[in-house]
Amino acid sequence: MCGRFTLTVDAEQLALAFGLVEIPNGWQPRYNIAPTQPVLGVREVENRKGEWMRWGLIPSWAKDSTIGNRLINARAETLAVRPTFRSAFASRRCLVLADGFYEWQSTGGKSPSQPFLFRLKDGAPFAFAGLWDVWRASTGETVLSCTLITCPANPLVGEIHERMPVILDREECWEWLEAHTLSHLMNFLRPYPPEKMEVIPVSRAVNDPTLDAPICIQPV
DNA sequence: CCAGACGTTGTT
DNA sequence: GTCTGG
DNA sequence: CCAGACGTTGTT
DNA sequence: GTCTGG
Repeated sequence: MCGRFTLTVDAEQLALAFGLVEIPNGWQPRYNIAPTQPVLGVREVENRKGEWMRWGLIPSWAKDSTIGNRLINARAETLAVRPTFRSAFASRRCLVLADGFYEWQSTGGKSPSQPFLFRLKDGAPFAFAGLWDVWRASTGETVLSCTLITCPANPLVGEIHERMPVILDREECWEWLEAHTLSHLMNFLRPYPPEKMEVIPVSRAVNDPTLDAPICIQPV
């Protein structure tokens, strides 16, 4: 799955890499992005505008927002049939920008889990395939939120964990937003080529979801 | 029909 | 053990 | 994902 | 909103 990730590049690099015309206010490099926090998403090919989204999908029908704390991932295999994701898959897809993600290797329950950082070998930023929705609170406040799609792990990630997030590289990511047929969309939902990725065991500092600092990506 | 759920992960 | 919050 | 909380009452 | 279970 994917329960933590990074976006460490600076705003100019990011805008250049994806051809973004706008990066929202408050952007800063992130070393430990955790569920419920704001992530940088893009919803439309036409304007290529980065937007803040809360990580953890809150469907429009939700009575309260706490369901979003659990819907941080959506399984690629069942997206098209689950009532919670079906309409978002058809019409509310997004990119979530990143340049790395963490997976934990279970240590059998005793000591804290060992985290591993996965990145592209060239260090380039990439996009996760995501879904978004807008939820309206009884107060009238609206929340734009998103979830990350997961698929079976490739052999590299599989050493650590059974599943991984769907990664779209910069060349293909816009097609994810534009595609219309189900079969075309499903083509994107496969494990990323392991030969383009690297894995680095990192400090357990990243285990603390409130710690967001370069030590999180420090090799050990 | 209405009422109630709607999700993933890991672990056992 | 299980749920919530980040 | 991991870390940390997990409860009620009355009183200030 | 949409699906499932009774």
